[in-house]
Amino acid sequence: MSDATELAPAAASDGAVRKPHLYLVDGSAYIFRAYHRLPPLTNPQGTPVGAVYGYTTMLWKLAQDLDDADGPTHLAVILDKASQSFRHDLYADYKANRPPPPEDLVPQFPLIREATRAFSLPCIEEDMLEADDLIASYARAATRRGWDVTIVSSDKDLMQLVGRCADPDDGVEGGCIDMLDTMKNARIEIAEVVEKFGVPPEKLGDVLALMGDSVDNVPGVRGIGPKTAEKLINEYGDLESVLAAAPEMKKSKMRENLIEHTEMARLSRRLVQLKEDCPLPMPLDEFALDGIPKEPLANFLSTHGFTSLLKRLGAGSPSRPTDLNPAKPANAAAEAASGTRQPLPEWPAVDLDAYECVTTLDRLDAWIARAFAAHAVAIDTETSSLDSMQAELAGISLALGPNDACYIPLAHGSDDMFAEKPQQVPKAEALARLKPLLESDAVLKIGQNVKYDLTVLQRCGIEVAPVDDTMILSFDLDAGRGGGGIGQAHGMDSLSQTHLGHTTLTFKDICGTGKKQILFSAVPLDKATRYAAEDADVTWRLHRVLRQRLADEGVTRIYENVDRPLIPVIAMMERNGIKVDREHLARLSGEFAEQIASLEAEVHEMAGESFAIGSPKQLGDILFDKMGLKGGRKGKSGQFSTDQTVLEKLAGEGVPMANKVLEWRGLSKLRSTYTEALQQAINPGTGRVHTSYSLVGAQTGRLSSTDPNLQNIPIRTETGRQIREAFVAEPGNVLLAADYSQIELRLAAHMADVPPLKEAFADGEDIHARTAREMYGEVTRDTRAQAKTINFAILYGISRWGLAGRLGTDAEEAQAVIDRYFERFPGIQKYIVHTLERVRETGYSETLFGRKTHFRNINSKNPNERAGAERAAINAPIQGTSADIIKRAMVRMMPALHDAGLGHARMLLQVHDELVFELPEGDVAAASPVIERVMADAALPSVELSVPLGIEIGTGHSWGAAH
DNA sequence: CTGGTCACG
DNA sequence: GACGTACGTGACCAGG
Repeated sequence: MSDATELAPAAASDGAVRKPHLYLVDGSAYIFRAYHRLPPLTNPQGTPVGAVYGYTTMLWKLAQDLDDADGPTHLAVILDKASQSFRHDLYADYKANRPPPPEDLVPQFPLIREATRAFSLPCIEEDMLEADDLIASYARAATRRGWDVTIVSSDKDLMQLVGRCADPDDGVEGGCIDMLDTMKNARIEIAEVVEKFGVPPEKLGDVLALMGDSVDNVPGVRGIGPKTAEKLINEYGDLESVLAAAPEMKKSKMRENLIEHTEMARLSRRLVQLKEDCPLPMPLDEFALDGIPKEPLANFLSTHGFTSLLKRLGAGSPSRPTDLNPAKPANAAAEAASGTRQPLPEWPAVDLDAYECVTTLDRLDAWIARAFAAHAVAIDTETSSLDSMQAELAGISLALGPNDACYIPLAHGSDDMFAEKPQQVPKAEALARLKPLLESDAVLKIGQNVKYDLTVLQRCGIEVAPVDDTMILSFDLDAGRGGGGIGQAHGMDSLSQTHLGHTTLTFKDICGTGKKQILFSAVPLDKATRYAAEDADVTWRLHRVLRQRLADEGVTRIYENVDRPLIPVIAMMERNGIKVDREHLARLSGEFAEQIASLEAEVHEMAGESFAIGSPKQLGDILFDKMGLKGGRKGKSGQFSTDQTVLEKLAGEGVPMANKVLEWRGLSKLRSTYTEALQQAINPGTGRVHTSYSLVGAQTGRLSSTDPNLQNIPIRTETGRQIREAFVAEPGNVLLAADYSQIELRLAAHMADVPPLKEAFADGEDIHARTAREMYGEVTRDTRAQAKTINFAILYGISRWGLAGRLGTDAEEAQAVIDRYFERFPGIQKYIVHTLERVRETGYSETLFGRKTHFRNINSKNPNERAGAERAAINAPIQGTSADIIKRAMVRMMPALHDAGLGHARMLLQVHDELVFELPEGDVAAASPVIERVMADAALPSVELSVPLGIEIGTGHSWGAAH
């Protein structure tokens, strides 16, 4: 058994022999369901494997249950083999109107057997017998022996068997039969059958005979459906009694039908009767489970590109959850599609005339039906604003393939009451029809920055899921590689250019810019269609290109486990927003304005003239030319620098004006950026401030926040802190702020393996004091401050000049400090050297969770560029790992709070190492430990850190008070 | 549209 | 040997 996993044999861990429990898997029925519920996937050879993937994860799940008390001791898969069975002899039209299986399902049938063999499980199929009959016969045989049986299926015919025990005549205590629906993870027992059909399992056959079954073409009695059948059987006892009583019933259509179709009912009864005495092709005992050998399974998983299952297999027992989101159907797309290595198909060039403008409900329905069939659709919403919390929907575009795209205008022409409104599908009706598509688990929705569309559509009552995002795919693959490295690197226009060689229409081309800019809803439909449908088309193509690279480049882990599940979480936080006290801000603004005015007057008087203090140019001229002060430094623009350090130096030399200017600057900054701008940012609809987070804003994987930026609200000075008081909770609620304490230093201690630092964190010591003790032998105010500076210097990629500047010494002395640090903590130096080697070699750095950041200048000939890239490369794994950890915490947070019965808590903000919540005052005590646990354990189970993650929690009516 | 400055982690 | 004198962001203002 050296080759086998520890999957349990038929003995419980305490050594007692368990009562045998046979699982019979209805394989054929399963793949049909899997096919319709999962997105279309292909393996590396280009064979469709979506249903096979679903089937494989189902077997995997069953294997995980081996140790459970009611898990399998014996297991077999039963398949339909023959197209003919004895039922066709009874009724020639049996299953006659069943359509042929979909084209891309056919090649998957043989793979089901392959998958079953890969798990080393027996697979049973017989000519002239349907899977149902084999299952019934095996179930019967097993219960006779006193075994319990679970039928893995949700087929209603099989529900006739539920609960049935062996004949007491056999002299054995019979076993029981239940069913398991693995997709819904639901057990079906007698109560569930009664709930569904209104009769116990032994009468189900009679009900099924009356109602018939359109799928199998069992005729039943015309006009009788499940409800009538249930009523009749419950009233008369069984089918024959119903038929016998028919002539006595009061005159009705039903009575006539019963009389006319009596024979059809009897025939149907025989068709739905399960054959329980089939010869058993393989004896029951051979179904015994004896561990699942790894090797054939691994071969199978790798052949078909099921990489995450493969990894879990490699990690040991498949019965242990290894990470977030284990095997969700939505992630199957990632799984198999990413394993695809086939060359991209030759696509036709983008053809703007190929797109359809959808203006009728019939055409809309046709597109929706095709999207369901395709299991994946690129979507794009057109609106009136970049602010997704205020945007009004103008239309939606869909794409199903290259040049196979449409635009559905919904509100064009509505802004101009004099213009003639073009014909459009009524908005409410169109949204009602799109809703099932956009919310269907079985259809992947692809977007470029799909978080935006999520919010716009959520405000229309549609919860879009599951989603994939080409912008985030691009970021996870190529962070740091992008052209100029500016924000647009992962924008659609540049992605289209790089990956498709296609120049897209820009929004400016369509709507103009500046004062002449018009709303998208004012654009004529033909023009709007070309632009909007092109976006969806390009998004669809980009998805193909980027998805394909994911597994090859080892980026699946960070995308699937961290960034992708974060999309709906961030969308929710943005929608939540945070309440801001406008009066508080207005009052501060007024106070600041007065002080600014008086400072301005003083400065002008000192200068002897009136000038713009906010102009560095004018200020520089006044200070250094007119007043002739020394210490002026000129930058490359030839201008005097007037930044804080310069002014502080002047102030120290006794220039009173410098202090006044500094004060003026501080207050102006606070007033313009915060007290004034924040009032403007309050959403009139919600009365709250809704920032917008970018998941691709920072090369390291951090989030960034804009419109407004809520990640740089003042806290360091007392005046600034007053602004935080304006962020408040609703009445009866409080804000709760939870911070990771020193997370980057902790990560550095772990990643560079520095025992004394790890020890200090484990013991809850003051980390800077410990550093001082290690370096200087004693802890004084001075040495601690120096240690703190150098600790941060390490995180930022150290240079002797930089450190010298901070310590106020020269470079030589700074170098000595660095040397001392490396001597005491050799792990740090090794980490830096090793990290740089790797980055020079590969071009990118990696976080503990596999996030890559590329450094184009790491081998640059320009020493400044190179040194800059090196510092960034040392910092990125640490800053990035910290970002990964808090993102993982965010993904898990709401489910954890919900499970703890804290559904009223809302997550509002993220500030890199801090999460801000709003919750009822009474929930604080219960929520705090949940939040702390989720944050502290966020690295697990992917990464086991050798330092604890410390969390600090504060609460208060305002954000300021919560710190 | 760019550079300088300064708010945050 | 000297340097743009630390990493990552975003907003505002002045000036061209």
